[in-house]
Amino acid sequence: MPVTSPSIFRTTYAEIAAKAGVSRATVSRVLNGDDRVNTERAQAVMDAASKLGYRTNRAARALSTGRTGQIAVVIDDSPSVLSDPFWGVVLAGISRVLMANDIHPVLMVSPLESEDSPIANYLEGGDVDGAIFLTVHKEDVVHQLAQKGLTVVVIGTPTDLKSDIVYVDTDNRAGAELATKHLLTSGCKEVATITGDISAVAGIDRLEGYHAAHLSLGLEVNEELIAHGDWSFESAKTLTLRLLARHPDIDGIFAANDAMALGVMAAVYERGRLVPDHVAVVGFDDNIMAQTHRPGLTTIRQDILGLGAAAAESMLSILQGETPAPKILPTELILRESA
Amino acid sequence: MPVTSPSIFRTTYAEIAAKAGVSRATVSRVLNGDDRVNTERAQAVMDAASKLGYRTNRAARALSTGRTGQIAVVIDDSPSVLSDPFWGVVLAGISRVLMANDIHPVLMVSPLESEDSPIANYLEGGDVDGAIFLTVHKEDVVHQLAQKGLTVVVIGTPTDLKSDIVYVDTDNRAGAELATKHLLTSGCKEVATITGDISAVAGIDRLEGYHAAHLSLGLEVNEELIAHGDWSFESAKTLTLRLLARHPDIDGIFAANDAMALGVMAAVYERGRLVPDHVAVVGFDDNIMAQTHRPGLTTIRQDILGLGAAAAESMLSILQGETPAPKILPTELILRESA
DNA sequence: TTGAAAGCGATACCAC
DNA sequence: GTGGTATCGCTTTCAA
Repeated sequence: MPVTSPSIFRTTYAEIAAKAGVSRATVSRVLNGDDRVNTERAQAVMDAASKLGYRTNRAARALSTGRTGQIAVVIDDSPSVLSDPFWGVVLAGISRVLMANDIHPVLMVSPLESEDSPIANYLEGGDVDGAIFLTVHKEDVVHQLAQKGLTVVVIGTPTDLKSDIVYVDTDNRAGAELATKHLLTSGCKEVATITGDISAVAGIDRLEGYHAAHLSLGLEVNEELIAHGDWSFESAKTLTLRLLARHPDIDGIFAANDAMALGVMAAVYERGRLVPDHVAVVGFDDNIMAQTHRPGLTTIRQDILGLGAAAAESMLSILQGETPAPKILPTELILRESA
Repeated sequence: MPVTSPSIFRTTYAEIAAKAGVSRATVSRVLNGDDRVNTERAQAVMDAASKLGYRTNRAARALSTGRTGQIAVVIDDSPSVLSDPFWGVVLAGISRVLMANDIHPVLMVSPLESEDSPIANYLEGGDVDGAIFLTVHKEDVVHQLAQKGLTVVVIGTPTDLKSDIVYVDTDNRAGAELATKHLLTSGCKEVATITGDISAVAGIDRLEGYHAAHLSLGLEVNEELIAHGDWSFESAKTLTLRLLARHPDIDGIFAANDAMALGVMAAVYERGRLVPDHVAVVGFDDNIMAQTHRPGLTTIRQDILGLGAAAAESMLSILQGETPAPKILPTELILRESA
């Protein structure tokens, strides 16, 4: 299809070379920081380049070097994921690190269902140097891509730890333990939990933290106080209503994320009870909702920006030929009114 | 710097040509849907291509055609912007449309302060076919880029309407009018408003809607009931406390966005008053916070996904050589408990 | 230390 | 209809 041609003006090596009185090869050397070029000529090239407003043509470079200077950032296309403020911040973290290294993130919002989805297809195409996955609904797809030679970094711990996929994650277990301990040591006798999706490692780890807290305090876990949610406000609300009906003596609830914590609070209020007076609530994430809600949500803060940055750094590291270890970022208890 | 070379396997036209017994030119024709190729040979090429798992090399194509098949999506790098769930959804809208047209969004999270910021620099470099701006803190920068030949679409109405920059926006004025009218016609006598940033068109338009509602109902606007916020929870909370102190008879407040509406509610409660019993509150946006807050926030829903999609469509349209008109998307009143 | 020149892979013009 | 080939802009041997 015929289209308007790009009208942005471009300078090429040829022009710089002419102006500086050297060859294109030399221009290339200078502009790529090759030492062994005569200082004066190098200066002449620099001058000419800046005078002509030179900007490198990435397509040409990519064609020549085989590296695109682009990293795909893959995120699942589900409304709940995209409207989660979490991901915007992760993206920012990734972006900052990549941009600082002159690499551009290509966003792929994707169902990524099967291996031959357009995304998987594109990623195999070699038009990016690697891919950072923001959610891992389809871990096998990620594995397959990695096996085909795609450089991959995953945010969130993979289920299959034997695989040598590089990942970064928050210390979910420690965070959850922190949250639960806070409840248990601040007067709560019956602390329930609404878990996240237990098929995800984050869900499992946060549940383990709940157990660990009891254990370390010499307390028994009452399995009946564990309800399995799916990270959503609604699931938590429903489950909490049910929990409170069966166990009216519950006085503390750890929700595995903030959205669910809000659901918990909604349910508590609906039962005519107060937070934190009757039921203390702790969440996980510390997103804006935690701050703007009334009462303020006591929660576990993750370093979300750091998570994105760590993922990007791991990616760069792999591309340099290194083999970075998984990174697990620490968490922090943020005290507000809800517990 | 030495790096590992990309290990993804690539097929080229040469191999397809060999396998299909035709020339590379013919391969190109077939793969680009040129009709005038012998049907059998075309089929042979298709077969060979799929058998060899061919994927087009975008860098090569870009170098040859001058078009990259990439669109930059520029978003301001401020925590408040990035943690706003709004933008994730806009991104999704953009992404869906672009991907459907085999164009990839390159994310640029950017301060974009001055013209020579790395972003502006990159955008001028011609490595994208155009740029969609998600916030317009620096409108002049956008103009300058447009003048240099960059294809630009802006989400949000530009201040300078004389400029012929293509934009898409929500009908802020109508939405605000809807919100204010709802308050005025459901029993409120003294309806205040917390505006957004008045230096932004969205801020102005939503304030105008507030005026328009009064006007159309034959009511006077009391200028003292207008407080100028900055879109943030905190600003709204502070301003509301002040408003309520001076005008205890306020019984309705229209906040120019949801974050501020939550701030308003926080302030109302802090004053020991109830929503909606004493003060009804209406927001604008309908983001998750509106749904998960207690009481649920009555608000104006914008078609956020549609906004992103419209922007992407406008971009595609321009790239086809057309001159799309600005698009203004309708809003909808969502009734919940707060008003 | 420098330049000439051969690619990288796809496109498109020009002949046949 | 089809093939040959120059071309896009940069990188990178290879010689000098």
